Amino acid sequence: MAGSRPDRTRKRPDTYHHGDLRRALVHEAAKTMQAHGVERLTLRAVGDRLGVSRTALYRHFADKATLLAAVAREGFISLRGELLTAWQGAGRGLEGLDAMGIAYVQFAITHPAHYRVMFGGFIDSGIKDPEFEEQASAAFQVLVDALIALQREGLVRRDEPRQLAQFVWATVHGVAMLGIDGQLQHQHADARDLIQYAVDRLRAALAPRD
Amino acid sequence: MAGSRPDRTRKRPDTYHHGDLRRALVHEAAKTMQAHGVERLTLRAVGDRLGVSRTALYRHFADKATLLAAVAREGFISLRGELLTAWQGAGRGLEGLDAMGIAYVQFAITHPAHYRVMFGGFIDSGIKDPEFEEQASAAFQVLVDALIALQREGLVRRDEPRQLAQFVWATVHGVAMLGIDGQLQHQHADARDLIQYAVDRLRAALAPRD
DNA sequence: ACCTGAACACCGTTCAAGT
DNA sequence: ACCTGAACACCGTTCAAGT
Repeated sequence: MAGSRPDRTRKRPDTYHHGDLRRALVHEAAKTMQAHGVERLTLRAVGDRLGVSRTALYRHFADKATLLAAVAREGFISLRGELLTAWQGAGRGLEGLDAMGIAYVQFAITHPAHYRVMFGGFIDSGIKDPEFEEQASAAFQVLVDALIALQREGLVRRDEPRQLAQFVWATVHGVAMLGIDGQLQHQHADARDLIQYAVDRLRAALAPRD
Repeated sequence: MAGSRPDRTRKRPDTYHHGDLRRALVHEAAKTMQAHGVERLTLRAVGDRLGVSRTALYRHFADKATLLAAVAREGFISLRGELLTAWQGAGRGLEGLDAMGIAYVQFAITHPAHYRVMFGGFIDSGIKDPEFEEQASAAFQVLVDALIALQREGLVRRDEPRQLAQFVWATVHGVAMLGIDGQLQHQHADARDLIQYAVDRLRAALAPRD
């Protein structure tokens, strides 16, 4: 074995912890969750996978719940990005709102485990870290801003924007959750079909008072 | 303390298992869940509480997931009852639909742990028993029937009833979930306020084509 | 400061054995 | 048929000890 380089590509990377072990932990946890579900995620396996002690993560996270909160936080950052892309990619307007709804559900059914950690009550509400809360409301704010813009153009009724946004959010969140739960299968209709119909109904629900 | 009757109120009821241990297990599991959350539910504690061996329940349930499925099934039966009561109590019609939405969210925020077991993906979709599925769709059917009745009266647009019902369900389910998750608190608005607004918007969404 | 290794308390589940 | 008690494999977390 020629040690030509200070070899970084060994089987057991015992120098993974050069500062961003924290980031590596979050990434690895998200990956195994995505592959096998949240309930099958064990801290020991995460440590092993990273070639690190099983207890190493306690230098970076208070406990498992805190690690999950960090994973959820990453999820909200991704979700926010998808929403913004959809909104802008569709040229804003009512089509932009439709696109956001579809992108939202698409995100959820593409990353069901991740999505469940974000909303499944794993975080123990009330004690969830501020950085979690911050990213969650940043994602929500994208929707609020979009609705305000639509109100200015006279395309959406002028109710209190946050309440309006919560209503829309609840609808797409409901479609996403039911889809993840496999509760929409019986009629060869899935979440993708339902969100298509739902954005249509939402238009009627949000139409300005005549 | 006069033992006038064949005392059924002893500290350690060692004859709990006279045939309906299964029912007792489901009831006890639901109770501790309700009190301390799903994640704090242990089979050992349930057995102890019932004065029975920790492994006694394996005579009645394949594993913990199956017990939880039975608990969820009971939840759907209760939910169905609440929905029917609300619908009929409000004299059917659009007011009946509003009442159902409000009763739905009321059920969820009153029994958050129970509700989460019903929808939180604990049941491992695909392998969930038929009796679970049966009661879930029985509850859903109440909504479908109501919407069909409203369509007949010309009060609701004549879209495919199941799709219409799924849309309504997604909305109230979303409100319920966000409420349970504590995601609606920031603006001193809670799930009860939101569902009030939501049923209003739903009326617009469901209005017949003019 | 950061990580390790052994230990602790706890869990779901299995299984031979009792009645 | 139904239940028990001991045992197994596994988990999150703690803590003294190493560098």
